[in-house]
Amino acid sequence: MAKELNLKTAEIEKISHIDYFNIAISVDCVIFGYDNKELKVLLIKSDLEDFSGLYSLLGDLVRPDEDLETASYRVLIDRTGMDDVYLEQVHTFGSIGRHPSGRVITTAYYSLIDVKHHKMQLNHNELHWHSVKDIQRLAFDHKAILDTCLNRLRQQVMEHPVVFNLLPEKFSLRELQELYQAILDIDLDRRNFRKKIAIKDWLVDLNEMEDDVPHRPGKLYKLKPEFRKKTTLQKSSVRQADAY
Amino acid sequence: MAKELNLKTAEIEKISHIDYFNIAISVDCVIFGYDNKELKVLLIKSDLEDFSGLYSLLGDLVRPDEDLETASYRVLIDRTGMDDVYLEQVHTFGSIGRHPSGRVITTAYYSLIDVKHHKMQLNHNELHWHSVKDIQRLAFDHKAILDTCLNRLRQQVMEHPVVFNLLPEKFSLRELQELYQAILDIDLDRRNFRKKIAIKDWLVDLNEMEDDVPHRPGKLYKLKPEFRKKTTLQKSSVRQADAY
DNA sequence: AATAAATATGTACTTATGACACATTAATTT
DNA sequence: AAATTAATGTGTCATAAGTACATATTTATT
Repeated sequence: MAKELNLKTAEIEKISHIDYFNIAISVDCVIFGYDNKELKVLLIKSDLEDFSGLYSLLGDLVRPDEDLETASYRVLIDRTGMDDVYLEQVHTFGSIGRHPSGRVITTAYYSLIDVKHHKMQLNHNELHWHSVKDIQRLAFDHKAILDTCLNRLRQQVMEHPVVFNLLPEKFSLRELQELYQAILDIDLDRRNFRKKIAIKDWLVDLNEMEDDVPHRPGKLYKLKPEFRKKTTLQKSSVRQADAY
Repeated sequence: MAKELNLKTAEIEKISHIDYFNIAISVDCVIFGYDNKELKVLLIKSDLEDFSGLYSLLGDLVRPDEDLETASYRVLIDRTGMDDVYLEQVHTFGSIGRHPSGRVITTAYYSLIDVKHHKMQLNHNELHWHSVKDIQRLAFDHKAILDTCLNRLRQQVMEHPVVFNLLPEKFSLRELQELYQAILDIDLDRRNFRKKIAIKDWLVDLNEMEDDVPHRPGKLYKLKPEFRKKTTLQKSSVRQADAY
């Protein structure tokens, strides 16, 4: 290895034009959704020969003139047509051999979107929701990325009011509990779950009832506005997607 | 922005030789130490004109043929002469304007080392330990990186047996408590602290006593070997440092 | 031998967690 | 219209964890 590589960050000058340091950087989004009492993730069929038949996460190269978060937000908008989504950086994967076409380091984000609320036209033929539980293999190291993001989501879930981004604005406590159960892949006691949620004081009782259930309807709640947290991005900083 | 940038990751071919995608990748290490009842961090005086007089974290560019973790491990070995250290990835910082010399995305790691155990020859004149509490400003966005890593360390501390990497192998409960207090920047009740540590069942009573204290000596403990966790790296995968 | 300073330990109170059962409501069936 | 079904909604008790707090003991020092 050449001596001149051994620089401090501070010594780099106009590094972005030195050809030698050519590592590509991408973002990959683990886009979680919730439907039919199952946690879903949005995947695309890999068209890379090495991974024929396998699905992969949605990602793109980071452009030289956009922030990391902007890049992942752009991927989201491109692929789902949705803005105003929850987005959180999780981990950066940089193994040498992780991409067959060359050196690509990728920063993984997970995002939570309400599958039903926006009528999401999926901007690609091969874009589909998959049940997280059923996923065995993915292209590249994307299974590891998915697992890491799922673990992070599970960590967050009982501590922070994030999962509400997977639900419509109004929801019943049953729906909320089913969502927790889907994410954590465990059964929860109804009474203890309600107690826990009540203590957190995240919810407003809307004094409305469900009207689309074939049984006794439950009360509807919504998240208190002060707990709503999506992305820290300004919308204006996200460039509109190029057409596909 | 050129249309051809709008590729899926899967479509990239030999990306590492396309000049256009020139974003540099670095790692920055928040190297924590513990001395004199204070949490310290290893910093270097920035020699970049924009930040004259300011200190910065230790980092380096990632080489095209090394993993991210390998790169940060290399920085550690280069700067401290120590291997077998605890190392954990925290976050990747990729704002456009974060580096004055060009586009550099950096992945931040924190590491924990026992300042006293190895007799660390610091491999640079301008390399010094600083009290974390006293740090007001750093070069680049390094203050934000430090804060993020400190928060992560604080999160980990009560859950996982990581802080033992900051202590010598044998330590008293008083030393351990002082360390927790330094990291969390709060006072802890001695009796409750000991109860909590006892419950975790992390420690082995060595049936030895301190012998260097000017008061009643306390019992010495060490971490149970099964909880020792440093880096997942194989040593052989880390190239030796170039000489300075 | 007395003193000072730290170690070592236990109890009572409060709060959180986990297991568990019954009355109520609304839709559906008879 | 009455009975049935299936869900909602709520409370108690036992156990575990967290918090506040005081006294006896040990060693070094005076």
